Amino acid sequence: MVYSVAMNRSPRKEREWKEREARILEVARRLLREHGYLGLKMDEIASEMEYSKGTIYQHFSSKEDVIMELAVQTIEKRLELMARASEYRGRPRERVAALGVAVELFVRRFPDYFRVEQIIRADSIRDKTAPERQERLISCELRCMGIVTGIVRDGIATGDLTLPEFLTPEQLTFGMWSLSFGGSSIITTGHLGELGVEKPFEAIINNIQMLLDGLNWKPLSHEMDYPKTMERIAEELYSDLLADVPSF
Amino acid sequence: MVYSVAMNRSPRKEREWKEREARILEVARRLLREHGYLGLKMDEIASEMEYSKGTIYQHFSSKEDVIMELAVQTIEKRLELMARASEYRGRPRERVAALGVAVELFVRRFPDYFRVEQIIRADSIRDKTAPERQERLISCELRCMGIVTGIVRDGIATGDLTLPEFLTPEQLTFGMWSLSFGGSSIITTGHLGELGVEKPFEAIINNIQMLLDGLNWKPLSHEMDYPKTMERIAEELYSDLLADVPSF
DNA sequence: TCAGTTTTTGACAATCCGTCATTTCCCAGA
DNA sequence: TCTGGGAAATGACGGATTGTCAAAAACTGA
Repeated sequence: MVYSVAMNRSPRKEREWKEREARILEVARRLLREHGYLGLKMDEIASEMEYSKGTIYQHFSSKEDVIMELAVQTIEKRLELMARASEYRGRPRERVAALGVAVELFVRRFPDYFRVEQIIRADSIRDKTAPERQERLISCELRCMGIVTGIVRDGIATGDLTLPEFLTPEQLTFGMWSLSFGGSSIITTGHLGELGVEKPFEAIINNIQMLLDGLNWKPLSHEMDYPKTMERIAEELYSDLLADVPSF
Repeated sequence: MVYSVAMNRSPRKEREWKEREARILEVARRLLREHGYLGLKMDEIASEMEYSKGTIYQHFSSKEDVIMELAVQTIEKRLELMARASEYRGRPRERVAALGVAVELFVRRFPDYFRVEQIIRADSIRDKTAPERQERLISCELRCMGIVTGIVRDGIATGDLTLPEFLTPEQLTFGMWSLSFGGSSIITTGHLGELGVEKPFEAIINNIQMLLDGLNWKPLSHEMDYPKTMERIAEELYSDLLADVPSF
């Protein structure tokens, strides 16, 4: 982005500007999904939009900058789903289950979003992007962590959970995050069938359940029908997304 | 690689060929570490080696092919560390702990190796590489999984572990793999300090311990001093690597 | 209508990948 | 030591893509 901040634009221009930026990202995401990172070309974005390349470069300083903004959108999208989950009324561990639904739904319903997150995390694209975007990304990640850590603390507060002294709430959050992110990564890029892993999404959920059982977070998984709970949560909170997810 | 297979070379030539290939990969890895995926240039590899680019292309068909071979080396290296761990004499869960040591050591001692693995997993580089290399990669991954799954089955066989009907040995392996891979990914590319996560490597280990506790895998974490065990394992099996790992 | 300003454009320089005709090197045999 | 043919190395080149910028077009308010 060259100097959009310093410019004075009429409201109409401003709106058009934002609309175009949205369309750029829309097209970029589709191309990224179809052709991957290496196959994403600025010229192609431009021609698909029927604009010239120079115009794209008024919005974003580089190809990596486009990807970075897509990543910000990604985390914001997930944040939105997680926020819904965190407001579910139930015992803290049920709300963790709701988070599980949110994250799984996110990966399955928006695979191209998730893909962007992986790309960002794999290579040092960050350096080539506007610092303002980097800060937005970190801020989003902070809020994501905050939601989970908040629920963990709730669990502690209500007495359902007592963490051992060697594990902080942040570290437990980090554990669930790792399991979820790592699992999704392996799923979306691997050949898990050949490795003998069936139903990998269920596996992620169940591993998290076992982890929480290990921490003795009440109610334990055998004291409550969590699969049922999660089905209910999915219908209750995310019915708008469910139709588009295969076999959910 | 153009036609190296069909050629008939003298033993000396053959040796030189292999040595050069090793040097290519060595240089490539260093450049990858220093400049990232985008900053890795075939011309630079060539000039650093004091060879011409064409020669590099006699060994590898594309830049992605170089990366792919680095990835194969990566998994082979980890496989080697894991194989050592799997031969540790002790109860199955202790051997899982040994695996934990292996994997953590791997990520910390060879961060650039791990980085390659991430790159491979993030983007569709695979398509542009020699199928023979892809098969070697999958074969290595299979053996890695096999080692872990084998220990899980040992645990079941000895009666230390009884898996719930909703979790197969492969799924548990997948869970630990996810936790470890995801955690390492987030560590090596994130800014975890700002997110309030202290000692992330310990956190990974502890989360896995809680997971195994949740499955009631004997001896439970409070029935045995696993940290001590792991220290012993590190000294016993990996003393050759320990010196180079900061704060281990 | 018109001059001044903003926005858009696409030609262009720069960079890098992968190819291949040419040159250089190697070695066996005379 | 010389020589000829095949193997290996070279680097100029074509093609593709990124990012820039001077010029053209579009817009604005008077």
